[in-house]
Amino acid sequence: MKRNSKLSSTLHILVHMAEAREGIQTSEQLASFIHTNPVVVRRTIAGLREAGIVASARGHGGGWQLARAPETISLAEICTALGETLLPFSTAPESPGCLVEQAVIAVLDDFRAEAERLLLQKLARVTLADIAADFRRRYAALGVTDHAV
Amino acid sequence: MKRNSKLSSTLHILVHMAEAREGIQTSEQLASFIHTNPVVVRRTIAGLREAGIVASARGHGGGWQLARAPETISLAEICTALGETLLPFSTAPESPGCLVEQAVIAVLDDFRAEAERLLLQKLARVTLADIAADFRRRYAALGVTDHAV
DNA sequence: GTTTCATGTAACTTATTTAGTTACGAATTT
DNA sequence: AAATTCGTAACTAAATAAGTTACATGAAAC
Repeated sequence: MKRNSKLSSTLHILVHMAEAREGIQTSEQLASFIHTNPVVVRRTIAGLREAGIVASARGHGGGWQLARAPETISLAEICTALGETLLPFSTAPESPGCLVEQAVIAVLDDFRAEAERLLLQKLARVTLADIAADFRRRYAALGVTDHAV
Repeated sequence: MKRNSKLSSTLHILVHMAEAREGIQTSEQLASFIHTNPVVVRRTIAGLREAGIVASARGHGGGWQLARAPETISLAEICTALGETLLPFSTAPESPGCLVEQAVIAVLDDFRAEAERLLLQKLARVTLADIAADFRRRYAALGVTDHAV
């Protein structure tokens, strides 16, 4: 898993979970989808469990599955549960007392608040089911192509 | 300059430039505002020069200044000139051939395109002059407070 | 025209961050 | 009881970005 691909990797895993026939998959199976190891997966999606997006079970036969229907899981919820902002630009003071810096921070903090609201609003309109449907379209298209050739 | 503070540090410098009486300031002076060194400053704002936001002059008496009135310099332009996206989440393929990944990338790329448009639209409405005006308000307020106390 | 000063930029070093790994306890099924 | 899987802490390794050094280029001062 590369540097800024936490979101895309998580979605990758979640769509595989949405499409999984078996239902439960181990963190090792999930890890193989994104070419990493099980601990990284468990750590990455721990927040999704706390948010009630996925459910995990320990012990023999344990593993992970979606906690609800993919139609009810929006990307906004996933982003929030991952605990990583989409807009990582910093506004931490580095020159306490500098009024110029304070003015800069004020405008950027305002921007961030409004921007995050807008972005989450957009992401709230896309669900895991939407991505899964697109996957199926691609799969079907590929199948047809194969038959045609 | 900390990890994700390229934007805030650059704005910090630019507002100082907008407020500078002398006009020209050396990269060493600019660097002192953000507690770093001149090479980092020159490297960071090189893109702003190419974009015609600031102008630099070499040699004795050389240095940096705004290339235009701060009223005409929007944060959108600055962000673009910095050459760093506000939304650094990755959508690079890591499992070529995986249709699930392709569906994920498609939705995220669409989102990014629309989101960046929205964000730049918001930032286009804020200029360096706006931040400078806020700085002056803060400065005046502090002055009054000091007198009052 | 030589000295001084400042930028422009490449190459290298250091620091920071994050992914990856190891290890092991807790929980659950067979 | 044995096997399996998660949960998590602690550590290691790799990647990234800032910081630094070095020096060529260009411009003003003398």
